[in-house]
Amino acid sequence: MTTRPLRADARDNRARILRAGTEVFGTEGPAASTEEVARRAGVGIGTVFRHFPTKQDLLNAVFTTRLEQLRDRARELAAATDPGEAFDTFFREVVAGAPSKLAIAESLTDPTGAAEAGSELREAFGVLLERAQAAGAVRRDVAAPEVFGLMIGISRATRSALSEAAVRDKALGVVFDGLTTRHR
Amino acid sequence: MTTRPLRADARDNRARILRAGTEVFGTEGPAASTEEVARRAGVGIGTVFRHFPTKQDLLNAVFTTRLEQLRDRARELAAATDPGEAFDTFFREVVAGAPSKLAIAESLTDPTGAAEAGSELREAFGVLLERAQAAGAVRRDVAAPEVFGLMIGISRATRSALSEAAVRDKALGVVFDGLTTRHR
Amino acid sequence: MTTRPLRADARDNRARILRAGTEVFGTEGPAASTEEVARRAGVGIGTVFRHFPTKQDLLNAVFTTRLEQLRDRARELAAATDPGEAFDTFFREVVAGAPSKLAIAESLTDPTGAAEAGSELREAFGVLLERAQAAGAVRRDVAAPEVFGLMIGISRATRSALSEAAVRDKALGVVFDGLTTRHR
Amino acid sequence: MTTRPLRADARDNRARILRAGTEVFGTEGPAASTEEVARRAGVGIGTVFRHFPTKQDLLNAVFTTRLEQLRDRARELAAATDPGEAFDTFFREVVAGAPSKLAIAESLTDPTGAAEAGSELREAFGVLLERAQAAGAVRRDVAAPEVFGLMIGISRATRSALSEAAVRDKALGVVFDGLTTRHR
DNA sequence: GATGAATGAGGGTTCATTCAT
DNA sequence: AATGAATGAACCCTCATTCAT
Repeated sequence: MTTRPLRADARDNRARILRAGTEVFGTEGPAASTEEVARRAGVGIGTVFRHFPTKQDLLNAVFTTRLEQLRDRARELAAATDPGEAFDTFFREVVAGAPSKLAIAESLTDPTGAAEAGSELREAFGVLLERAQAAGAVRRDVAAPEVFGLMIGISRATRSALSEAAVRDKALGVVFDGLTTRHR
Repeated sequence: MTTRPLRADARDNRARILRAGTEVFGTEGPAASTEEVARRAGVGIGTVFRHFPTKQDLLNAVFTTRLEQLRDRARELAAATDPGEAFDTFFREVVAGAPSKLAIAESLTDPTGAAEAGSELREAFGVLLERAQAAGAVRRDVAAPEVFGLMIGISRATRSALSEAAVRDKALGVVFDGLTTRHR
Repeated sequence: MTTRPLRADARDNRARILRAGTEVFGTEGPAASTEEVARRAGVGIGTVFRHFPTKQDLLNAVFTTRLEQLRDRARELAAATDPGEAFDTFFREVVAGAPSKLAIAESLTDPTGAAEAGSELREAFGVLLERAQAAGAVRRDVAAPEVFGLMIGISRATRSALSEAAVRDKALGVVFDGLTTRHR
Repeated sequence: MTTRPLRADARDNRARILRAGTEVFGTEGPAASTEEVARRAGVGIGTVFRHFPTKQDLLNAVFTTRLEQLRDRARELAAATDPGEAFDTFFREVVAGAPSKLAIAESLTDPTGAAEAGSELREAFGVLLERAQAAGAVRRDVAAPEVFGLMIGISRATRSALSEAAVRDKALGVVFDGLTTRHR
């Protein structure tokens, strides 16, 4: 079942490259070689460059895609779930996904190319936060930037100091407690 | 006949290289070139490699040095300051120093070299934490690993999502609130 | 049912590619990409390679076409104009057209392809020269090869040292003086 | 007697690279690969780039060197020889050296980087010309640019239409006749 | 011990050429 | 026949590492 590269599916290849890029850059960081991405995607190096004329373009695409997924997930949760739970779930999911997407977490604030998707994500996150505040699940005197920053920070530590799930959960507990209204 | 003894010279060079490495890798990240470190240290590239046979060795040494400094600072604060304040001060100092220093941590692939300094730091940090808990400044049901992880995480985000001092302070406030005994 | 016969289509494409090649290689030199030629011709890259299996083949064809045009022009002038004027006109036209065309000549590594067109051009040029000599407009003790060589040389310098029209004209003047019978 | 690369002689290597560059670019044109130059110079590719950080830098250095040699030769001839003979000799030597330095001839007017050496050469050439004019060996109504242009043009044709020495000499004869005072 | 020149593997990128549709 | 996506060799350039002085 080794699918051979079929012509009509340049789109297919693009998706494969994007997927491979997500894996490779996610685990090895942006310094990983484009050739490795090509290998993992099962295409020639030329094909990668045909779809993404520059390594930076590929990185941007990978990051943008990730940001868009998160944005969509945030919107989805905002539309359908209890405000407090939605916020909590999103925060935890981002952190949980970080280990395999470290480099991506790094880019969550990188303005390079991913600007639009980034601000859309922040906006969607802001909505999630406000709803949680309105519902009394999060105290009112915190704003999105610092909460977002905490989410990113914990995500980043996910590879080192917070690599163990149990420890990570306790750290999250501390932050959530700090975000709770009942506090003080 | 005022030629200095060679030994001293070499020790001097080692220190200069380490200092230069801290600056260069701290600000430009681990991808910075070893040549740049040599330049900044005012020595030849050969000298750098004589002292640190591998770039990774240099990176480890730089990181280890940083860990040792932090360990020393933790011990110093534990010896001389009010428990709550000591903990708070240390936590904030680490985060504050991160933008120009901790990028280095990101590069530690083989932590072996830094292992000892790392555990000594964690130990000293543990003391700081326990003292703060004993003094009632930090709630008792948290352990060192998660608190240390939060400190690292926030430090890591210091370059991106938490690059603004005001935002960073608010994020710290949330965490400290979460760490407070009075909570819940 | 107004679909044109395929043959005509193909012939058309061949001509368009040749035209595009003349433009592109003429102005950008032989290092220009084949893809650029395809773009300018409004066809796919595959079509270019179907007509000219190799970039070198395309280059040869473009160059050959140019030689044939010059050959035709030489014959035309020989048939209809005053011998001295015909020679003079041809020489000047070749030089004048060089900046946008003759860069192509520089790329002919394998002249085989253009050999026939080349010798026909030289022959027609020889006729032009002999007629001018018979009419007393050019001295008798020069032969076609050196005169042809001068024409090529001046054409070649047309991109650099003789890029200004005024300077070029003066240089031509010197050569024409040198070719004049009255000389010495 | 294969001289091994000795340390003190980075200068030696530089010279070797320059020599190799002159050969390679002279015969194959500026599109030749830097790797080929390294091979011909007997050094690693890194060494070439250490001495000339960019291929363009190497090209400039090669061209500049050639221009300087010609400038020096022009000055030497202007200082020591009969004006008419000096002019004639220089002109012929440039043309004679062209076949192995074609690409270099191309740069005789290329402003890229070689600007200063180029204008010095033109100046020295101007002196040669003026002296020849003052001595009555060259007519007074021609200026340096067109004469220089003719020299370049003939040099350029040296690879193709004027590749045979005998033909080349005849072409030179025509030009010199055209440059002669006694004319007209 | 220090120096910095030399090395060459590796990385990003281009482009002639092939081939499935 | 035409198309254009895919391919990979080749190119320029960087940088960790070695080694002659």
